[in-house]
Amino acid sequence: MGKSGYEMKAKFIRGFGDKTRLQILESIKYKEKTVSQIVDDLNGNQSNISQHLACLKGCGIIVCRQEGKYMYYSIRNEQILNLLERMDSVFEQVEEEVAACEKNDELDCCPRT
Amino acid sequence: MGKSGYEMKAKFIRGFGDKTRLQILESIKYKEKTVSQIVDDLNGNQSNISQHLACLKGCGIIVCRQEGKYMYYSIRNEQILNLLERMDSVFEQVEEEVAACEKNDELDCCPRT
DNA sequence: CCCTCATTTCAGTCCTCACTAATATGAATG
DNA sequence: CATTCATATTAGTGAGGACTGAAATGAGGG
Repeated sequence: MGKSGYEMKAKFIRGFGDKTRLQILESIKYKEKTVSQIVDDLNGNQSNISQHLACLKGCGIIVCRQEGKYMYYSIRNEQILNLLERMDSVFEQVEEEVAACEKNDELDCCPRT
Repeated sequence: MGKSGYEMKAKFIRGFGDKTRLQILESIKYKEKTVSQIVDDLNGNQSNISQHLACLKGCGIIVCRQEGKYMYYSIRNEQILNLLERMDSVFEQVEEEVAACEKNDELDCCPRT
């Protein structure tokens, strides 16, 4: 893979790597919403969320459609949705594993010294 | 999901969101390697790569095992590997889609004005 | 047309993070 | 135990990105 390929892929993945953007994605996961609806959902700053939406759109993660003065945002497609869900489940599993592992009296899974 | 939950998940995802770390993962994808081997593979800086390895480990994405003076790193488990591959394929598909879409004489998929 | 509402854009600040160079730890070996 | 090799850690720097408030754009309704 070309050097710039990794950079682009990293940028794409980083689209998911922010708590506000994850919340936005959660909010529009199963149905499109307007910016104001999302702002309400997250109880966030409108400008901030608009910028994150632009970021998600730039990464190809979401799409939008205008209807009158409203802009509706939604997850780009099934595959992105699946990826999101996969990220969720893998994260949860790893989280548990790591937690369980660290419980062993700081005898980490991996030699520390 | 708790507020901090999103933050942790975002951190986990960000583990994948860097070109050097993606290269490292590619390098150890199918077999464990020592730090020096990875450094050679990527033609990179030892300190830099060591730090990225620590990051990946901290995110629960990779694990390591010591053998004498060597430290072997590998992908944590099958699920992480699958997630990685899924990220790859979704990214490629989105990339194509976006490229094709932008070809339409700047008539973007989504109203711009 | 003017006004209001929805959304985007801009400018500025702060903080995180990737990178480098230098130093430290730690294991093996003579 | 002194040296060498593999790796980790630390400190410092610079760039990017998240956030805020204010201003700009754009669509509809009176």
